Amino acid sequence: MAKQAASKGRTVRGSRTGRPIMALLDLLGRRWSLRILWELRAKPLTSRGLRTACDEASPTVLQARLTELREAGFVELGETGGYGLTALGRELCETFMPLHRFAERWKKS
Amino acid sequence: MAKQAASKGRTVRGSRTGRPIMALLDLLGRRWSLRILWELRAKPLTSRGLRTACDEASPTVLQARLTELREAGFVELGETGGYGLTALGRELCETFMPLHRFAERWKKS
DNA sequence: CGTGATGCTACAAATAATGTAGCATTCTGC
DNA sequence: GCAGAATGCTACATTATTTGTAGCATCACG
Repeated sequence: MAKQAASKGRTVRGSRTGRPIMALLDLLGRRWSLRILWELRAKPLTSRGLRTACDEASPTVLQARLTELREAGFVELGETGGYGLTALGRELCETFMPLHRFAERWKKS
Repeated sequence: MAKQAASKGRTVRGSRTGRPIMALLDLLGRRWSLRILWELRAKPLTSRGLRTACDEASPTVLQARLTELREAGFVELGETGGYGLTALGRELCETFMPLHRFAERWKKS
């Protein structure tokens, strides 16, 4: 695809439009992205803990997503071991926290 | 993968946990799902209009996502032609509408 | 009828994800 | 210090998903 992000990783689809919402939607629309943020919402998790929380998703994707999310500034690898949300990440997480309530209502149909 | 949804399409990863939020996160975490909902937020679009709006995404995925989103009850194909959000879909869309504002803040970093 | 738009499908090629195994590097407790 | 366990992370073959392009059948309009 030969696309390079401004910094380094791979580009986020839609980012070329210059509309940040597109970049964000694409980043979050990748497999496990939302799930990872969700699982980290309460407390940091080690890479292995996260893997367990994510239904044993393969470490390959998890690592890839983690890298992307770190580059985006939503996740960080703390000194004390384990991945955690940054302030920005926590903000993002709260943004779609209402999804939980929605999901509950949704299943009843 | 040999997974079948209760009704027909393919299962949503995480749905086996019985936690609806997982099913929702997986569904929305598929490529173009979030984008489709986003593009339909204002008004219904024809399949081709949607394709244009989605940066010429391939009709194959678009069609697949559209089917999934329809089965989930978020999107419907109106009589008058064109795909639109259902009441539920509109609700969902508003749920992550704050993402827009967040994205704007996000890019400034 | 012809033109154009619609929803949708086929299918090969390209990409991404899965599942296992395993590496190098810290942390432990002894 | 050092065996043992846990950490972050990578390799790689298999499988699944996405892309890109072409094209079908149907319907509305003129």
